[in-house]
Amino acid sequence: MPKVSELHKERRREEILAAAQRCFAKHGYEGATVARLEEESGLSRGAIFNYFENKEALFVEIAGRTSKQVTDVWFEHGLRAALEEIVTMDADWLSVQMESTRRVLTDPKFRRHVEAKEAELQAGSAERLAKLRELGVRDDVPIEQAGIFLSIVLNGLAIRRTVGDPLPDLDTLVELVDSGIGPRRVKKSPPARARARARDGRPSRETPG
Amino acid sequence: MPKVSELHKERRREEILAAAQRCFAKHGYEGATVARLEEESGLSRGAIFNYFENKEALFVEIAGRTSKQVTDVWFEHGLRAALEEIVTMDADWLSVQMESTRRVLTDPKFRRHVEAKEAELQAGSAERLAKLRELGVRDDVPIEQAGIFLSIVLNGLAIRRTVGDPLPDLDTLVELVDSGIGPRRVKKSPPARARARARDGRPSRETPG
Amino acid sequence: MPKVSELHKERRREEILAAAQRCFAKHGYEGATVARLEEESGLSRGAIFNYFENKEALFVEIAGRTSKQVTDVWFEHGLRAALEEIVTMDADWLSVQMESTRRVLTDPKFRRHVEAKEAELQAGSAERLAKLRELGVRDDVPIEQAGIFLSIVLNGLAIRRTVGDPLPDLDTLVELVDSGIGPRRVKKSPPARARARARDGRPSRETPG
Amino acid sequence: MPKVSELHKERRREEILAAAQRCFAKHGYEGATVARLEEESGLSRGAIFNYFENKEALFVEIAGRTSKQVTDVWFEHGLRAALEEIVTMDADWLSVQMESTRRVLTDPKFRRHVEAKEAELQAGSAERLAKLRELGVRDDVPIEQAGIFLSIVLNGLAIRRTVGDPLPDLDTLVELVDSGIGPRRVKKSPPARARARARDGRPSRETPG
DNA sequence: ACTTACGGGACCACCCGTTCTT
DNA sequence: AAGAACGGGTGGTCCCGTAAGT
Repeated sequence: MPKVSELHKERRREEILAAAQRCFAKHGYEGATVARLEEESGLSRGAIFNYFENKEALFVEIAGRTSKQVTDVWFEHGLRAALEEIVTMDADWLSVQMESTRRVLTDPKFRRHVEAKEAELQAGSAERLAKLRELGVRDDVPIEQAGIFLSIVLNGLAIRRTVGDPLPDLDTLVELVDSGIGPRRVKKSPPARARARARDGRPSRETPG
Repeated sequence: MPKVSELHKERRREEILAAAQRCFAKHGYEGATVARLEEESGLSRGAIFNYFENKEALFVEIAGRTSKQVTDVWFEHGLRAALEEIVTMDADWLSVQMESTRRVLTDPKFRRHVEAKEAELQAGSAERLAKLRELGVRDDVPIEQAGIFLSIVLNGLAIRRTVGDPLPDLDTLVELVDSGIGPRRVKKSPPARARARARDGRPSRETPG
Repeated sequence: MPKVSELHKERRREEILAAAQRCFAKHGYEGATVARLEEESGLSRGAIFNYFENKEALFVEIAGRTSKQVTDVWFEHGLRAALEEIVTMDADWLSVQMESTRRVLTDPKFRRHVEAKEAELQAGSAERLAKLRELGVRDDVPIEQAGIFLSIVLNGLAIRRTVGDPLPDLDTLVELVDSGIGPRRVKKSPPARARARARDGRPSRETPG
Repeated sequence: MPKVSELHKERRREEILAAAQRCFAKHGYEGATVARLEEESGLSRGAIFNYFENKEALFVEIAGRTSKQVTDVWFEHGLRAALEEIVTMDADWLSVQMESTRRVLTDPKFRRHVEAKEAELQAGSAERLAKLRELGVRDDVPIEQAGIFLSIVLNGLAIRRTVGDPLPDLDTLVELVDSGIGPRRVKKSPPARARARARDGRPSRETPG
């Protein structure tokens, strides 16, 4: 007979995870000492290590539980939504993602851990590309290249957000991704672009010559 | 009268820096213990700390001496060259850059150090934007937004390179940055022109209706 | 709810302090390495630094908690009692006092620390001098000078004790402090009176022509 | 054929010793790092360790060459002169003496070193006591006790000087040592005391009732 | 004679995880 | 279940002394 309810236990776990996420975001993995985890969570070692085997496990859970989030949004709701997601989402989350990628590079143990998890989550880049084509991507270029380009933009925006640099106006960003940064010379076919914009939920806007 | 020639000293310094760079890239800042720095450089503490006050100073020098490199290339030789730089440059270098940005986020002391250095190196984002306009960026959109967009792409590509994901074809990437991923509606031989543009990184372009 | 009782904690603290005092006395501040503190106390770093922030704090506490002890005895119970205190007290204590004065001289940080503490403990050298006058000190000499003389004797005796030189007979010492070492010119049974005086540390005395 | 004269060598040695003495006085033995010795002397390791085997040897030489100085003055020129010596002598010297006694207590190797040297210098405490009696010390008290008393005063004054506490007026101090701090009740025999004072070179002074 | 690079030992502080207690 | 004491490993830094070189 447990002293506390299952619910309480689950809550504690989440509390700890949330506090740890803030810590990892603020101080980095190594900087997030157990003392700081205690402080941030208001709990003590005994509590923390009761729910998680060690600091590593805590980090793995945090890094893993949200890893695919952005690309999911992208494929389900389009580029605009994905960019919005990045801009509005919890900054801590992004920091932890960055911390995670760094640790993948430097810590072999952690890398193995993540790779195992990745494998099971991957499954189906083919569908993703198909989806991409559906979304109206130009077809004079290999579709994978377009995918890479978009993921580059996503990553780049995420980094920008993480480091605190000024963020772009999303409407403009979508416009640029959509039709490039090359100089405007021709005034034709605004409707087509307008359609594209509308698709991403952007308020219609006119491109002056 | 020093014991060894000035040349030898300079060489040693560079040896140590190179070894440290490899270490920081491989293990991260915290993971690059002094023991590993010794091992990687084949020198002893006494030697290393004869040239650098402490580990921090070693890192700062490495991070600082290359920090502005890519954007410089960008502004001097155009986007294409900058992307090429990212794709072909030493992978360790990119890792250290990433490590550096992470430390800026988490280590307040390091942040202050970097910010101080940035301040003196900044001087003139105005010129940069002017340069950007010269390079033929579309003017129906705020020029800063275009700048942000490009730096997003640069960052995104760097991350991609760092984490080892498959890299895009540069010609195609430039084409996409230049004219967007929106669906093609004009049938005028874009591939040929795209190739030409990609080759010299020139942004001149006609946007079809 | 602490793991152990308050009593246990207090005991541990005292154990550590006692062990540290022995260490500091035996090896000096720098010689009292943490390894030796561990060895002497039978505890580990974890234990020791759980009770004290660092080695410095440990030393400050030891030095501080007994610093005013002798002069207090002096003013409350007279010279004889103070001398007795010095002669009979724990030799380690004296060594630590000496170590402390030395560190005040050489370590600026420690000096500041001590001076701050002194300031709050001082409060009233005037009263002390008044007390001194009460105790029956000769008044043909500035009272401060008498105070200085007595503290010189105290310090000198302490040093003698510390370095292990043969100690004086206290009765005789009191007699000498009281009536000086100048040649006796009066034949009135001074020994008897001297003995009586020495016994209660009373300064009353007749100076024969 | 030496490059430099014997004189030069000797000078260098003395320079180093003087600088080291300042260092040891200012920072203590452990605090006087070789780097500081270099700085203070303006010479480099190579030079210093060319003249002295190691830091220890340097300290031993400094501590040893002046150790008996004060008591010599005392026996040759009397108490007053000895006290004066202490008050006016180089403060660094006193600090080093203190440092030396401390190291005798804590460093077994150093203790052995010093003890060996002491042995050869001791020789003849008997004569010293005889001398003391000659100087006119009261004889109703064991002469050794008087000797101890005086050395206590000497030590105490030295400590006082070392730590920077306000020093006593020497005339008064001699008077107190000579005739004690007990209250004045009798107005007799100033001539006798005056003689004693004169012996120490003190300006004659009257003791009021 | 003197400088400087360098080797390598040691110390304090920190930190993670365990154990004991409540 | 949770809190705190505690063990013990390790990291960066400092520092002494040596040796290579001028």
